[in-house]
Amino acid sequence: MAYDFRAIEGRWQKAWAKKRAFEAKQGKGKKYYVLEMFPYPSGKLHMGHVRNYAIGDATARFKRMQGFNVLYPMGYDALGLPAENAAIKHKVSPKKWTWGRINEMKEQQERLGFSYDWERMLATCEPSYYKWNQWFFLQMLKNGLAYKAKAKSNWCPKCETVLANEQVVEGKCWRCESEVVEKEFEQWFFKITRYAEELLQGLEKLQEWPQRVRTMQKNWIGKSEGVNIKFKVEGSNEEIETFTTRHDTMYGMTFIVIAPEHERVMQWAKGTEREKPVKEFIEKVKRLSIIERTTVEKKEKRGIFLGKYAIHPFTGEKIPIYAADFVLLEFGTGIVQAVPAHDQRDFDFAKEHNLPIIVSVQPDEYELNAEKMSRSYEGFGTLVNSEEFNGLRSEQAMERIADRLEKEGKGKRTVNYRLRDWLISRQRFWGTPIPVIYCGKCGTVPVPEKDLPVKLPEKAPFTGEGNPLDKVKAFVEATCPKCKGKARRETDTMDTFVDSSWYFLRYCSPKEGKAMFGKKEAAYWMPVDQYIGGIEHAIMHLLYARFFTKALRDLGMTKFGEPFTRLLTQGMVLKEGKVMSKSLGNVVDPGAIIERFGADTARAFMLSVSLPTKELEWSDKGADSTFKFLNRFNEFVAKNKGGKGKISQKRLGSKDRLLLSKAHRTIETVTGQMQAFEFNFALAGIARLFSAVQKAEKPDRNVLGFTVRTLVQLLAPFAPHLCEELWAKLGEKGLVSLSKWPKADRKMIDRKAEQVEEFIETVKQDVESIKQLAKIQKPKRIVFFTAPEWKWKAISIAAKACSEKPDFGATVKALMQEAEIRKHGNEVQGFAKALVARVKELEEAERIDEFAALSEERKNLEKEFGCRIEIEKAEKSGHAKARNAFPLKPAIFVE
RNA sequence: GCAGGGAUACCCAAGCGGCCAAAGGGGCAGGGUUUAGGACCCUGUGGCUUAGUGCCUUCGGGGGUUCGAAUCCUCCUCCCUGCACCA
Repeated sequence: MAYDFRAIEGRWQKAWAKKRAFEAKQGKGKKYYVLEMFPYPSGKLHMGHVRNYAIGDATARFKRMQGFNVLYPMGYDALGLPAENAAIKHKVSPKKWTWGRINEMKEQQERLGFSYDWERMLATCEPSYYKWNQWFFLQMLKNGLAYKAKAKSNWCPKCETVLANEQVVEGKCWRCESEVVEKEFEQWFFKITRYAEELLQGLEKLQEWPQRVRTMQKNWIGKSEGVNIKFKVEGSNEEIETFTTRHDTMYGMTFIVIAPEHERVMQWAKGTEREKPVKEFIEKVKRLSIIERTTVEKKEKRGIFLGKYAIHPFTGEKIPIYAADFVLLEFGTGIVQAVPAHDQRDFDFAKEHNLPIIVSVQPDEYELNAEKMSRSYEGFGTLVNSEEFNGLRSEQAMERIADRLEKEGKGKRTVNYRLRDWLISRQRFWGTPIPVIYCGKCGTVPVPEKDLPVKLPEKAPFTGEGNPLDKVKAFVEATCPKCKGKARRETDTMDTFVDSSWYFLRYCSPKEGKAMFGKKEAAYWMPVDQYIGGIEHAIMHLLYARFFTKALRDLGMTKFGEPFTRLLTQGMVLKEGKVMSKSLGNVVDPGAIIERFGADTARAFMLSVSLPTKELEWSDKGADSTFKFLNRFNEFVAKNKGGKGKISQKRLGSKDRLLLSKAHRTIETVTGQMQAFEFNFALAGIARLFSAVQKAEKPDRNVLGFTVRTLVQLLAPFAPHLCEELWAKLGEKGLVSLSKWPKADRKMIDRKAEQVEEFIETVKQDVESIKQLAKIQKPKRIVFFTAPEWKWKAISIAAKACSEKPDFGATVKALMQEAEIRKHGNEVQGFAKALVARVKELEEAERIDEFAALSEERKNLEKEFGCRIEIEKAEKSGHAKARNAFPLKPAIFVE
């Protein structure tokens, strides 16, 4: 009979709410902040969410039971494009739509019984939240960390907005996968590059982050150390500057390449006979989409000679200057010294344009020949053709060459980052208005802090064309805060990643009205001790949040530089090998499983199938077995409450000592596994202990009681509702959710009792295999012969003889010297062979009384095998099988 | 191309120097229990073995280190993930 999970879950959810069981209280003891990446309110929970929250909730509950003051909040990343699209489609306001979805989602989360402190819930679409985005923006503006610039931007034609670099994936919009085009706009930026170095250095300290995420961020920041080198342009006063990380190859340079978009390119060509072809070339490059230009397949290096020569700063030689499409304007100086012998791209280009190749670094293993090279050599080596630097190693040469460049004023050491400033302007409605006013007289004027928030209008025309904000007169028309004249309000809104870059701080004091967050509160709760979310945020969100945290620290708001101490990136939930996603239409609705088996089953099952960090191929096969387990657990606990009396280990029988030992050992391992997020192992361990207590025959009441209470507590983070119910049934006062996590008492762990059990297990298995081999289905009688004393004695002798290496000869010799053993001379040979093989294992094992152990187990064995069981000491038996007896492996006779 | 992660028995998935023919699920087979279905419990699930302590073969493929390798090194093949003409 299935347990009534509906009634139980409803009852305890109410009880938790009524008792405010999960309220986080400022300043009360040791804190622990568990946080899941807050969801975008799409309205429906998917399996990925369930997994995310099941991990987080198990952790929060575990930590709470361990005595931590836990902050475990939930909120909604509620601004963003889908709400606007819904507004266009369904003719509802984004606000109404969003709140509808939030409520749906919250309902489902409540249904699952997560232990959030709902009092702290926030939604980023509330003006009381985004007001602080605006306030923060103004502070950034004051500190030169926000600025407006005309820039080529990634424009998504479908979303009708620009995107940040991080939001363009393989030339496509991260959200809708439309191809991104380049457009030039005036845009607002956050100067994340000012923190490039610190963001990079900080990664070193984030030891409890997955290596993968740290590597991804490192690559994204893309630090490269090198030199900028100045070149005189022949026949003019002009200078150009290149950036290189391989200045050891300076003498191998045979041409210079410049990005086609570089302003110099047209300047040089203008008015010459080259103007037309150069212009055509630039046009051609521009027409290429970002994808075409950066694709791997494209091997061809398009370029054109510009009719100019640069002067090599050391040799004074003339070096032709080309424009080529493989050079990026944004990186370095947009001009590159080309060394075909030591760079593959330069090599390809040289071959296509018949440019010379000069070897300037020789590898150690073989010798390069410029004429015969079929590809470049990019490694380090020894310098050649490099005048005074000949013979130096690349590493040394770089130092010396940089020294000389700097001394002669021809260059300087430089660091370049791939990281670009964060473009935060979005030409969309459902975002935080950027608090800026444009005045014909005063220019760009920030909205005064007292006028915040700049609220989104309640009504706007959602036609699907352009930014609806532009068309709301009441919003656009503004008064200049400075001159009080007529002015125009900025209609761009902020990237929604701004919202998610500090929400974890807001949770510390969600109702704070006078500041972004309470300093005191943040100082207590932050940083987040455990952050849990998907790997897809490895760069964008996690990098932005780190940036915000550092900026806020420099604004004096906090004293820490990293927001998340420990990060767990959960594996994706797959279906048929693919990530579940709405666009693929392969989303599995968790609703069904909750309906059928309840929240406890859904959560416990989710955690039991795989390690949280691993990808998970979804299958609900086995959900019913989790359900069955909970049912059995429920039934058993209800009927076997046991006692609460003091347990004296000494007065217990061996079976009870064993059970007690198992309980304590389970506490120990499960505690460790909870800490390590090995929830599937923890659940398996709990199930094992449960199975042991189920099988125990007439256990001591108090041991039974202890074990059952322990089980209920250990299982509580996974199946909290059922465990509350059982905890109450056991007559415990208070909530199991707030009970004290059990502590293992090592003194109660009885190694010997465990060994006896192991011994019985192997004996049983041996009987099974004999039954099979002898084809005896129903034995009439089974006789065990326990090993004689001399065989036990032989162990230590053999151990000595084999101390260096297993040595059969020496063992036999040593054994024969012992009179007591010599008596059994005819048996020693065969016995010694087996002994040598396992002597180490036996030496470490504790001596147990096999005869007593088997005798005690006799009744059970008789029941199990359905026949008479006899136990004899081998030395007292004349049976032919008796001599097979081995320590811990009694001889067995079946008939 | 670079960086990171993988490849384990029928399937999923642990193990990451000896206690490993390899945890745990699932499936399958046998047995028990049950009025039956179901549910539950037990056992088996690489091969050989003249009844068990043994032997052989096996952890993507080849080579190596070691007394000993699924585990360490090396090369190769394939898969995933991220970045990608970044100078």
